[in-house]
Amino acid sequence: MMTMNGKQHFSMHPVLQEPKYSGLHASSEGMRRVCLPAPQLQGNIFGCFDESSLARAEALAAADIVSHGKSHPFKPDVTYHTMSSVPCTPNSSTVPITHSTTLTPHHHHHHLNQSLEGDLLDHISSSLSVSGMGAPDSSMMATQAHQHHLQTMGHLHQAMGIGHPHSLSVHNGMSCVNDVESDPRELEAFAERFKQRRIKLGVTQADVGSALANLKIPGVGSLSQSTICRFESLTLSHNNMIALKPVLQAWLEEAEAAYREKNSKPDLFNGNERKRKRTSIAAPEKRSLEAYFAIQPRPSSEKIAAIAEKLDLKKNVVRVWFCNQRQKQKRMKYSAVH
DNA sequence: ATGCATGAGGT
DNA sequence: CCTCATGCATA
Repeated sequence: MMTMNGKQHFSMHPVLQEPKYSGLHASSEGMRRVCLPAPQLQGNIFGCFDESSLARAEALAAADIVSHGKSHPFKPDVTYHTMSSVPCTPNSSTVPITHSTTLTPHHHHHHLNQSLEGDLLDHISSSLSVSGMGAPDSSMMATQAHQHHLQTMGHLHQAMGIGHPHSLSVHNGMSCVNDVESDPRELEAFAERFKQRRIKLGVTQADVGSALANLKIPGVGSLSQSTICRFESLTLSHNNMIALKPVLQAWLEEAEAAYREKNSKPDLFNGNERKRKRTSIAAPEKRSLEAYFAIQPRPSSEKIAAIAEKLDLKKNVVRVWFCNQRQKQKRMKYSAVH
C-alpha cells in the first residue's frame, strides 16, 4: 500500500551540496537566457498604463475567444481521471499518437466578474477594438528591465543535492567553481551523445532514471523519465543540466561497461492509489493567461485571484501556471550562443 | 514530449 | 509566495 512502488520526489536530499555557483551564476544565467521567446514587457506599476496593458491583453484574449467560438465555455477545471486505461507500455513510444480524446464536457459559465480594482479585467469585451495582435508589443516593451528580477539567482543552490560532498576541490575564497567545464555547448553535445548511446544500449529514458539509483552515488537516487527526457532535450535549467551531467555520464559509462543487464524494472504494481489528476486549462483560458503573463509575469496575489476569477479557474491553478511559465522561460535550450 | 503539480529551501 | 528540481499523467 502507499506509495512505495517507486520513488517519490525525495530521491536526493537537499542540503548537502557545495557552494558551487558563488560568483558566476550571473554569467551562467546570463548565457542561458540570452534570447528568450518571451516578450518581456515592462508592465510594472499597476495603475499607470498597466491597466491599458491588461485591457489590451484581455482584448487579445477575448478576441481570440470570440474568433474561436464565442460560446465555448469550457470547464477549465476538468481533470481527467484514468485508472485503468493506461497501456502498460511506457517509454520508447515516440509515436505521435493522434489523440482524439473527447473534450471536456463543457458546461457553461464564464461569468464576468469585474470586481478588481475597478479596471483590471473588465474591459475584455469592451476594448475589443484593439486589433493589434500582429506585433506584440515592441511598442510598449521598450526596456524590459529594472523592476524586480534579480532575486532569481540569489540563492540558487537549494534543492539539488547531487553535489558530491567531497569531490569538489574547494577552490580559494572566491568561486571558480569546478563544474564550470560545462559550457552550454559542451552540455548540448553531451546531451546528444548521451541520447544516442542510450538508445544504442536499448535503454529507455525511464530505464536510465531508475538505474541511476543503482549507481549508489551519494545523494543521487532515481529520476523519472521526464527528467531524463528533459536532460536530453536540454529543457532543464542550466544549473540542473550541469548538476545532472556527471551523474548521467557515470551511468552511461557503467551501462556501457556492463552492457548487458538493463532489465531491472520493478515498477508498477498498482492497485488503487489516488492518481494525481492533471488539470487541463482550456485554450481560451490559456491564451488569456499568456496575455497577462506578457504584461506581468509576476502578478500579485490579488491579481492572480482576479485573473482566476475571471477565467473561472482555481486561484492555485493560476498561481502554479505563472510559476511554471516563469520556469519555462528560464530553461536552457539553445541559448543563441553558438 | 510536455502540462500542471508538489515540496524543499529561501525571502 | 517565490524559485527550482522533479515527477505523474497525458497528449
